[in-house]
Amino acid sequence: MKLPQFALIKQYIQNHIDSGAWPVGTRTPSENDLCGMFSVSRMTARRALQELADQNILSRVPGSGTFVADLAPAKPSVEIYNPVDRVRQTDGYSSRTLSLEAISATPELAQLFHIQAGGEIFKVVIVHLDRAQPIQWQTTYVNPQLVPAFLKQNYAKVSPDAYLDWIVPANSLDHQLLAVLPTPLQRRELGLNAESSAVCLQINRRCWSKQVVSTYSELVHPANQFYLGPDLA
Amino acid sequence: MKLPQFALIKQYIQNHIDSGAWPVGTRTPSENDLCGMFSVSRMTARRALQELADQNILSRVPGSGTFVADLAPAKPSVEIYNPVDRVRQTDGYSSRTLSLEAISATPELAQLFHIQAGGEIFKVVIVHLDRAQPIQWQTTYVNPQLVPAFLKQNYAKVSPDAYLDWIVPANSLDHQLLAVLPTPLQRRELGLNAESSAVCLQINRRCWSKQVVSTYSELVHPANQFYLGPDLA
DNA sequence: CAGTGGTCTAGACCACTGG
DNA sequence: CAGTGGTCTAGACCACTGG
Repeated sequence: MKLPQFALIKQYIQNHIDSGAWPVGTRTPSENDLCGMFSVSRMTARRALQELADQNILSRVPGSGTFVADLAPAKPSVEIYNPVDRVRQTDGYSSRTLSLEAISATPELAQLFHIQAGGEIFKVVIVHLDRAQPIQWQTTYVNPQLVPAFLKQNYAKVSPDAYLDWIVPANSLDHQLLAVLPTPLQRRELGLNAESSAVCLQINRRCWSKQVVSTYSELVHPANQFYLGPDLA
Repeated sequence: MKLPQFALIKQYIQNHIDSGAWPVGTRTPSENDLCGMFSVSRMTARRALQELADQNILSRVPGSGTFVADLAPAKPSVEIYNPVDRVRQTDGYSSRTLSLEAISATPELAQLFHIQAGGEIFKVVIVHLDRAQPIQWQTTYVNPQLVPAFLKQNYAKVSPDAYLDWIVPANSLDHQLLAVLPTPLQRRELGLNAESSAVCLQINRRCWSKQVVSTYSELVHPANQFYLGPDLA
């Protein structure tokens, strides 16, 4: 595995940064310096510096030089995985649709979907189960302008989620997380009795298609079965 | 604002993709095609294609061609902001350190910090307040190998968090989120009476310095004051 | 002013694809 | 086989920096 020359130069620079020899703010050899050091044309030396700059490892200042950049502060973010997605393809998975209907938009939902307050929107409530054990309560509101035929589908073979993902694939997602106490109905449907796991973790999720909100969902999970992020054990 | 030629070519390609003229999988003009179309050298045409490929908008196959790539599925992730960071610099901020001590490592913590079970580790418990209102309960365990002098600092002027950030800046973070019921002590310190907001959102956070866990924190927030991600209102 | 990075040219050789 | 993208060269002109 012979590395191309620009990769060798990148390695050379990266090594000096990692070892601490070039602390933050240090000026690196210039493009011309590297040309000499590695007997390479300027375009090749440049590529090494530029790619490291693209990764925010170096910072380039025209007329001045190339410098070791501040290490980006670690981004405090977690991937949110939907626990339903993990079991959806397994044998143990099942779901129960509690309701599927048109409702009158609350002012909040009307604003979210950019429709008139009181206008008709679609709502579906589903409980997802893994081996007969409820794992998620899902309430989803659907933008009728983007998915006008939502209520008319036959969901025997294709789930509402799959249909929505087909009609309005999300190109961006918003999440909000909160801890909640489940409603009595949610308690019953999620199989939560009084003494155990009275507390739930709720994700509010907006799906965007182009610049418009296509669906808004509230996903409620028994807290004892759910966490986000990597397994810390 | 005169755009350089490679940027014009990028625009040309991007426009064809955005307009739908080149759906996913379409083969774009080759580097040589673009040379002719824009009267430009191959290195310039190449740069346009390469930068779009770096953004995962195009996908390049040596020997075959350049193709419009699948749009990346939206990443389900949220940024986690620490609500304490928002108020820390304000006048209303205050904090109370409930304890600061060395403890004997539980097996879990020993494993996390790669030390012997029963070995000494450091622990600090802090309640953060905004205008006298408790907003977060923080329990932090500190790796004694990385921060041996943790207990010997004078925290009158510099907070433990600031000290840790100085000694072991995190280059990566892990988060786990869960909904919990606060302990009686937490309830009292967070000012939660029986009827209101009995449920809390807890973030477990591992901070890594190099390849080692420097601190492990459990951050407990009254759920009615806390959410993650953008304001969905 | 010499030096820097940003853009660009007109060539070259290579391994690989796919008809 | 012609065509593709990957790497590379040895030049060039430019705007800008900073002593």
